[in-house]
Amino acid sequence: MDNDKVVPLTKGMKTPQRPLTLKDVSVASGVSEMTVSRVLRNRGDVSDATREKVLKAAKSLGYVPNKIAGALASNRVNLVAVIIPSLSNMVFPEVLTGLNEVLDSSPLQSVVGVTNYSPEKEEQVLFEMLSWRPSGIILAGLEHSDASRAMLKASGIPVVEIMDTDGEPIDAVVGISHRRAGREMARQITRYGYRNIGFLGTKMPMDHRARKRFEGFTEALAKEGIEVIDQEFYDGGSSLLKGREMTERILKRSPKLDFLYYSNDMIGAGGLLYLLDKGVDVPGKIGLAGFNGTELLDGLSRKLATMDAGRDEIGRAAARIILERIADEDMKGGQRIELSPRIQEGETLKRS
Amino acid sequence: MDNDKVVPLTKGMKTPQRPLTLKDVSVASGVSEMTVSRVLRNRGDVSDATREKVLKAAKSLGYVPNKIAGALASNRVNLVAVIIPSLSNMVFPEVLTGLNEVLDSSPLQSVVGVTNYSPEKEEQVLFEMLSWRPSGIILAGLEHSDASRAMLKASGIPVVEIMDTDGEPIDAVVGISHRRAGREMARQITRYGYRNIGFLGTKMPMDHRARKRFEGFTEALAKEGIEVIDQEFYDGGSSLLKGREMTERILKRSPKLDFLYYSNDMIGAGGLLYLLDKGVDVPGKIGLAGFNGTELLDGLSRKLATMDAGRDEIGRAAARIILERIADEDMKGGQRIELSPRIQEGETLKRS
DNA sequence: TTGAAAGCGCTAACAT
DNA sequence: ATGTTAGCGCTTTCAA
Repeated sequence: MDNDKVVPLTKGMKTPQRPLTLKDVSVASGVSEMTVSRVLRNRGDVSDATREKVLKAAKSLGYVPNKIAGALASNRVNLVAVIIPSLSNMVFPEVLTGLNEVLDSSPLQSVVGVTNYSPEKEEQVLFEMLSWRPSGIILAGLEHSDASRAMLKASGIPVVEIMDTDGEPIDAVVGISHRRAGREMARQITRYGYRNIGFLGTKMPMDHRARKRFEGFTEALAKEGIEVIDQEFYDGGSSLLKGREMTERILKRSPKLDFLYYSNDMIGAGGLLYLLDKGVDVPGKIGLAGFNGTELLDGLSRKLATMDAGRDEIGRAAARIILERIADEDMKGGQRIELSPRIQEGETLKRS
Repeated sequence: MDNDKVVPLTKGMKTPQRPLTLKDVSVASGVSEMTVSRVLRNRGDVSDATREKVLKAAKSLGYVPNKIAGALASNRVNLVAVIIPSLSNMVFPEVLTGLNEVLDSSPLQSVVGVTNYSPEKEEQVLFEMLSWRPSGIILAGLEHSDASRAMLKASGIPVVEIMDTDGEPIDAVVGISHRRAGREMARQITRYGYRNIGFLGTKMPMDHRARKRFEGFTEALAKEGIEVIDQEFYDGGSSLLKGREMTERILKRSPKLDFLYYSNDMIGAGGLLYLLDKGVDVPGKIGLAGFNGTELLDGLSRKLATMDAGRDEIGRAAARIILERIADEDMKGGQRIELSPRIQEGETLKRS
């Protein structure tokens, strides 16, 4: 028996250490590299016979194209960079879901970077992402470091700032006015006769949107001659438990409060649960409102008043802008989509 | 006045349409491209004088390196592909957060793809991601199409399957045994004397982990001679509201149920809120348990029994495996980390 | 410590 | 319908 003709089993299952190239497919199919490339990209005219030969060879070899080389040669990168502050706040995954929904029916693919609300981190992440030469960039907020703004302007690609419209966008912008959201909630609250109003929000100075809501809120109250009489802040991520604890503290300190405005639904829901557990009459004794329009609220015993921030629509609209701009090379930029924050009154606002 | 010497303001602020290259920096600094490259990557010996000249030029031009070209030339890509079924289920953002936490102190950057629980979509996303030649890949679950498994094996990069350990991993695996999680919960439930047990879960046939928990659960019950007497299923994402509605339906149908096992905390919490609103004695009249160990539960009036799935630790461990494998080129693969699901009894399990 | 040359794997542009 | 050539912007390798 001819032992040296026996192929060892381990080699039979060989994992190619060098990834396959177009050339491998070219050799296997007996067709030029260029034609293989055409078949694999569905470009140009290729005869059916050739196409099938190539596809068969590519499939049987398990060829996976190298997009790095392709992108370098064609100067086209089907990536959209998305920069968000956090994944823990469900708002951002929801935006991403809307965004992916639209991109899914396009050749584009999103790549996500997270900043943890740090402008320095944002700058790093942005630099890193731009170095992959994406076709567009979507980022949360209008506040960026000077260096970040410079990079964005110099990038020459569509830039869409999302979530917030209060400020000067670099290029396109999709979001709501958080100042207006705060103002409208304040007006509704005063309209219902509340006068002793408390605010509960994050300590985070870099959460500009929460800050703007608060500013709009106090500004509108001031017009009615009303001041926020107490405030309570929390660190880190929001949770029902923090909402409970903050609510307990602020009410212990300022028992005469008749309304609590929370900077998001999660802590608002915590406060609501706390008050219901205590047997407090909501909204008879004290009214409540949150922010975001989270689905979570639909399942509570009493529906918390809130304001819809239109998260998934923001994601979808941003994606659409990028797609349009890429489709029409010389379309002008600067699109502006301001969604209207809508109050969802729920059952914690209107006293019957 | 010499009008044709006036530089239009709009041109003064010119946005370079051709992105800058190493050569631009080389010309601006009077140093060879090669040396510029060395400075920007901190490789090799460069005199301080040269270094400063280069950095100054790069900064003032606003040069952003082209990683596509760099990756092609060096055959190194600092990307880790991560493939998850969904962003709507907070479990996955939590895993990503743990993962990014570890990758943050490394040169690696995660890139996320979402499959919507579809094996075909997973295959597409995987192909797309592999074509960027990432340094490693992390994906949820052990169930993949044959083509996906073939691509993963042929990729020659570290592959870490996460969340689940019940099955044959392709390479490394980090997760919990969902069968065991189901079994342990079943044992605890029977230990506390419950006998008329209902199950509430997703319709989704592709949620293998929920399926395995249910299998482990019924298997352990069977050993005690107990059968699940009723089941209720939901479509789409989980929510408190769906939990409420399902709970109402199953109890209307099977009033003698004395325990409800939910396939996740969100619907479990909905059920709990429903029962508390109805004034039902929990767990005196009926016991409840969910799954995941979500932080959400800490803020409910009564803490729901659950089981910790160790989401962020799974993300961190997966990232560490990738980092080790990349650091030590010829380290063997096949790492296996099975975390222990731990019951959190809460206040809806043990009858006092 | 610096530079010059070659080439990574693919595609644009131009033949044929 | 198919092939040939050049080159994308960088890094590797080798030379000075």
